[in-house]
Amino acid sequence: MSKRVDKKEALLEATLTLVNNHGFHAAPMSKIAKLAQVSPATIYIYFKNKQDMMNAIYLKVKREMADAAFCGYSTDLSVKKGFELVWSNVFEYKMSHPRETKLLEQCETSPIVEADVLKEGIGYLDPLSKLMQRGKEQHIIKDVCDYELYAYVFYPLTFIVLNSEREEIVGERSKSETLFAMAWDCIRA
Amino acid sequence: MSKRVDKKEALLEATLTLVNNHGFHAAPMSKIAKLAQVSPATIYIYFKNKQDMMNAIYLKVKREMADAAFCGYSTDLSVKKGFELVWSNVFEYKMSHPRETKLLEQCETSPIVEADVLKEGIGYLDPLSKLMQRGKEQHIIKDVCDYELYAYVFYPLTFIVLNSEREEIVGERSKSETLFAMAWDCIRA
Amino acid sequence: MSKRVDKKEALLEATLTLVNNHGFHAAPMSKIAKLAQVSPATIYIYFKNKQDMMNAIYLKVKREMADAAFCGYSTDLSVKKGFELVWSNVFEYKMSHPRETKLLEQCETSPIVEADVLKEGIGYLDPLSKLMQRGKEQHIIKDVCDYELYAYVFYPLTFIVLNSEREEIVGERSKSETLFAMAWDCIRA
Amino acid sequence: MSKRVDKKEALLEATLTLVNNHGFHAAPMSKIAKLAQVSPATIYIYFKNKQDMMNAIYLKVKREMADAAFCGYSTDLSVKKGFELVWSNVFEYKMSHPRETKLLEQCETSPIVEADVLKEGIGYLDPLSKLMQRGKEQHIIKDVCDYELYAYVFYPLTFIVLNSEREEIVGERSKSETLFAMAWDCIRA
DNA sequence: AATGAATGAGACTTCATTCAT
DNA sequence: TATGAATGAAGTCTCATTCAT
Repeated sequence: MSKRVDKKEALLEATLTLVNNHGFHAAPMSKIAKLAQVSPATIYIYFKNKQDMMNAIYLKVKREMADAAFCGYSTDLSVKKGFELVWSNVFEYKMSHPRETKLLEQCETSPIVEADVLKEGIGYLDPLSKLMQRGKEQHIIKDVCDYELYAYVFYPLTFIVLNSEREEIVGERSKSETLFAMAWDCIRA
Repeated sequence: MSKRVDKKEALLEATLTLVNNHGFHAAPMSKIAKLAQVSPATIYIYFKNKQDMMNAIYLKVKREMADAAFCGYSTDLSVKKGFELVWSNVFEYKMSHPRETKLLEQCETSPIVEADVLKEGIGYLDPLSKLMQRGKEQHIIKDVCDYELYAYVFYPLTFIVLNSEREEIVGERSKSETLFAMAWDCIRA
Repeated sequence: MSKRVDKKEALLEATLTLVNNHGFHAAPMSKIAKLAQVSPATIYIYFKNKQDMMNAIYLKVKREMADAAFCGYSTDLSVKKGFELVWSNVFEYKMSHPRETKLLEQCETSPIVEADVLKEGIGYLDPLSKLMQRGKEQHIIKDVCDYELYAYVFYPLTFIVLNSEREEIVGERSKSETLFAMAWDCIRA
Repeated sequence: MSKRVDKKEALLEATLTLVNNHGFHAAPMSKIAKLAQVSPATIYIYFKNKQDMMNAIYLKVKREMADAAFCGYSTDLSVKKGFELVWSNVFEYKMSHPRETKLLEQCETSPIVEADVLKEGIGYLDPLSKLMQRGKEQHIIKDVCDYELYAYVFYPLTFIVLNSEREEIVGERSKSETLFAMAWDCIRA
């Protein structure tokens, strides 16, 4: 019983590592199995096939990220405070989980996971949608559609995290507060 | 010689289509060849191997995008006008070239092309670096490092283009001016 | 002990079903176990391996068929009456047991069970051999070797049963009496 | 061009041999390739997959058998002469082609080839259907449906050929004339 | 330059079987 | 006896690449 969890966990962990190191192509089942220290056949006890496994890992990571994002969040917070909290949470999460960040980005960029799974994952961010809605109704933030707001507030984080890992980058990374200020300047009404 | 161009072009075109439809990991040489109406063997006359071909395609598309970006640009323009021009050019290009946009994004997200090739591609945006530099010196834009500025000004475009293609999106896309205004609000000092 | 019989029975039943639906080569141990509602490991308590199980199943079915064939049979019967009885019994059995019929045919056609097991199974029809012998000695039936007689008298039944299951067959199946008359016409001296 | 025929032929030949020696299961693509002296990958140049290959080999053999069966046949022949000719042809063919005979039997017994392919193969025997029809109309043979006639006239041949190969058989095989006489006695009106 | 045919290596997946409980 | 979990070996098929023409 506990074993079940262990192996599944090990497999997801191994996949995360491999996909990050060399991309989704170049993460064959055999290597995943080896890294997780199980037989290739064992994978198929826990997952129907590779697609199913990728779906599972995407949802797991997305859920983890969403949970982190809304940690301490309440609808009682003002719109700005709400944004600030969620944004900071996401920033923290992404900075401390570059592998997860990269995986999510890859999954959302190329057709690794299935469309409805992607949709389900996006659903995890529902409180954020509601927050945006509230902000628009109260005329605190600009009245542009959700994914445009997301594009300017959260999507840049991905780029920043992904690039701050590279060595050749010139210039020092700004403080979290500065980066949020930019995001907020962008969307406030 | 003109033939040579034709086939290379056809191969690029085919790759672009396939990578977009089902991702890099579903774009085997055989399919690329078939779609380009050449023999698989012919590819190896023009490219050393698949890696080499992907490198070439990435650079070609990146160059095309960069050329579009700086169309009409001159260092005589004010910082804001400069940003506005380049931003609009990029916006136009990405909107009208979703396949190219997606390919670039995939290449920059997962290790499809080699690191130094990626660097070379980024070099094509050198005038933009210089523009940012000028903006920072003149205290017109915020003094944050280049890739953070890029993250907030240009990277959101990718997200917007990629998502505006999806059907299930709720809400109407904002006008180009609005979107640029957001970007500018974000980085101006 | 009664449990033991139950599981063996269930396994036999499951195998019969699977082999019939999609052929021997699509009846893996895992599916057999699932259909019989036992663990794959349990199979190996009752049988040494798959080969052993197939041997056992073949013999069991063959025995069942032979028992049915000689139900009511006695050496006191005249040759013709004897043939008629056995033939009718076989006809009844095969018509009412298409799965068993198909399994036997498959086992005897392709090397699913081992040669000596096959031989043992054929031995179950020994009373029939003796009947043929008697018929030949009394010059009631033709003096051709046993398996040729079998080929004309009983083997056609298999074909008829197997094909009468198909939908696209044109024409109505003849009555049992007609079919036996044909068989008898064929072998009588 | 001639190569193409050679390899395809070699593959069909190899499959025939392997399926006969150890059954359809136990004829993996790797062994087939090895016996045909080609790479496993080469198989997929000529056939879509294993199923497709089995379909092809079945139809090829069936066609060959049918061609042999109707060699010298004409609708001008009397019903009995017609039957005699076709029967003898089939007898000759099956006796001299035990591998082909066994393969056809296996294909028609277990779901190795697809239903419509099976149907197509049976269609090759169309002249025989017509001959049966003629025989029934002229009241020369019994008025039973086609597949029952086939079961008594031709199907026994398969059994005889398959068993005459076995060593342990007791008794000498009858002459062709005797065997046909049995078949004819069986179906004549 | 151009190709259709060919291929070894390796991808995903399933199999018969065994292990720990 | 009975099992769910686990597995090495082997299955089918695809891939990037090369060969002969």
